[in-house]
Amino acid sequence: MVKSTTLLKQHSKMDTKDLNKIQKDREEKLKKLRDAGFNFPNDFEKKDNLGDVAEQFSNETKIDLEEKVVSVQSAGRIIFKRVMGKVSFMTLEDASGRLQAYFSLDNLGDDLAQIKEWDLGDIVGISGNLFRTKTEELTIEVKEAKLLTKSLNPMPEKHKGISNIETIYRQRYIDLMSNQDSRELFIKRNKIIQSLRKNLEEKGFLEVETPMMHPIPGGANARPFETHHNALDKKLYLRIAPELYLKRLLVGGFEKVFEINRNFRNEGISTIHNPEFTMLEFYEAYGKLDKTTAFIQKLIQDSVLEVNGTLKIVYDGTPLDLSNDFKVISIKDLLKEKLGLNNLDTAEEIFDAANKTGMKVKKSWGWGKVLLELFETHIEKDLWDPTFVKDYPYEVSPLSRRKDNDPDYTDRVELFIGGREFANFFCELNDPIDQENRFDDQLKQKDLGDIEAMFFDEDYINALKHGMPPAVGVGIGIDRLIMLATDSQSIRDVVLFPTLK
RNA sequence: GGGUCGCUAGCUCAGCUGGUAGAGCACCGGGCUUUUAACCCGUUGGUCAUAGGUUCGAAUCCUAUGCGACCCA
Repeated sequence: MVKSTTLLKQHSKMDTKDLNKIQKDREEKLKKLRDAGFNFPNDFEKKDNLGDVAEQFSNETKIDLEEKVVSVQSAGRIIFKRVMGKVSFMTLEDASGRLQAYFSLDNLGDDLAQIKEWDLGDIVGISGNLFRTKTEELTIEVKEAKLLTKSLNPMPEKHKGISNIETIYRQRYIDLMSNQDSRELFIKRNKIIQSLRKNLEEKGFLEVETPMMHPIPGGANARPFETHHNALDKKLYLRIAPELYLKRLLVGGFEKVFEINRNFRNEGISTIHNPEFTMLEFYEAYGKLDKTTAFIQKLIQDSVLEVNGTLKIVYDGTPLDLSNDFKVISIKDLLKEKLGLNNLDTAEEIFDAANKTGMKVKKSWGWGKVLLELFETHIEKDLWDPTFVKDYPYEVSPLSRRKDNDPDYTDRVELFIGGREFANFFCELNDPIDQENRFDDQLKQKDLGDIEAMFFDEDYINALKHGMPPAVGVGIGIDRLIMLATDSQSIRDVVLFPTLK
């Protein structure tokens, strides 16, 4: 367990009384090294990557290497040591992989004594020629070696690495240096984001960055974090969504924009909620819902393919097939089917359904909110196979355009996979008068105690009054997509430094 | 907010119904010129998360607190 008090002491001051024996020994060692001139040198030139060398010469035989004389100059962290009397082997690791190094009295003379004092965790620079050992392992026969960084803290267990979940999250550097799986996961995370970006750019979307600090938080129903600008003496909010700014860009004349960035929501922490999380939002003027649906399917499929090589994956022990076209069904049809109802059209019928299921209905809820609650209670967690759920009530979709043939509902769709929401998208409301009314409704909800209700954003209305083209807008939660693609059960596993208590 | 489980050496973990706190790795000393979970010999390392309580005696039982994990609302 991490003792936070101990950590604080270590961080604030090197009080040797608080260090364990290993740490004391290493500090002692460092003192002696300093006396001998060691100063954390930064003049070593790393020419080769360990893993790249291992890869490049993986097929070269012992004889090949003897004939060629391949010289290598590289650096990395010592992760295994096998020290003998007049010869030593160490396994070094860098970002690209691992390579064994061989140190001998014959090659290094008096220096060998110092080299044998190196510790697991030290970062060292080496140069020499490649060869294969008796057991055929590719190895550098070191001719020159130099300690670059002295490690003062002990490494975790050599092979099991670190498994204390709290240390993994709080001190991710320990997790990363000792658990290869963890490093690979974050490389996969990057690959997924690259895949999304590539798909968007190929379609002509422009990547933009909009404010993270908002005078008026908007674009979602969520509680914001508050902060304060000293010089302006002004309250600011960390954004809960970039939506209203991205749509201002559509007003400005950009027709296809996207942003991949953090949102901040002041809510509880769980396996699927981190207070700051990464969201992709993109907006396409003149976009059509059905085409967007197909594009989202491609974005998800390409992401999963990128790191798994297949669309038939397993999530949390259960098979999940993403290779077919995702199902599309309306929220009302899902509920009628699940609750065994023939009609779910009037407000009365919806309230009746809620009463029958024993749902606690709050006074302030309209039929739309009740319908959504019914969906979240009875349907959402069972939507294992990818499913686009369409036609959300306008009451719970204050930024969506109403359906032409049914103005109580909107052209809004959410994608569910594995019982979780993955995407939320809709035809954007570009009628400034209707938007004003929706904001007014949100203010009424706020007055009734809905702490997640939206603020009225006058400048956004002003922007809409200049004319926003018809458009489709999409939000995709990146962390959850990465969880899906990497079979991670907690969002904390896919965020480098998750928020902890 | 409620419930369940966990917290033992730097790391990974044993420690059963209460009876002197253990192993492997790491560390320290010694040996070893092709090892590779290197090996062999010998050491060192603990406020058993914290604070109370029960008891002749508590890592173990009880209570509270802290931190974490999971489930539920």
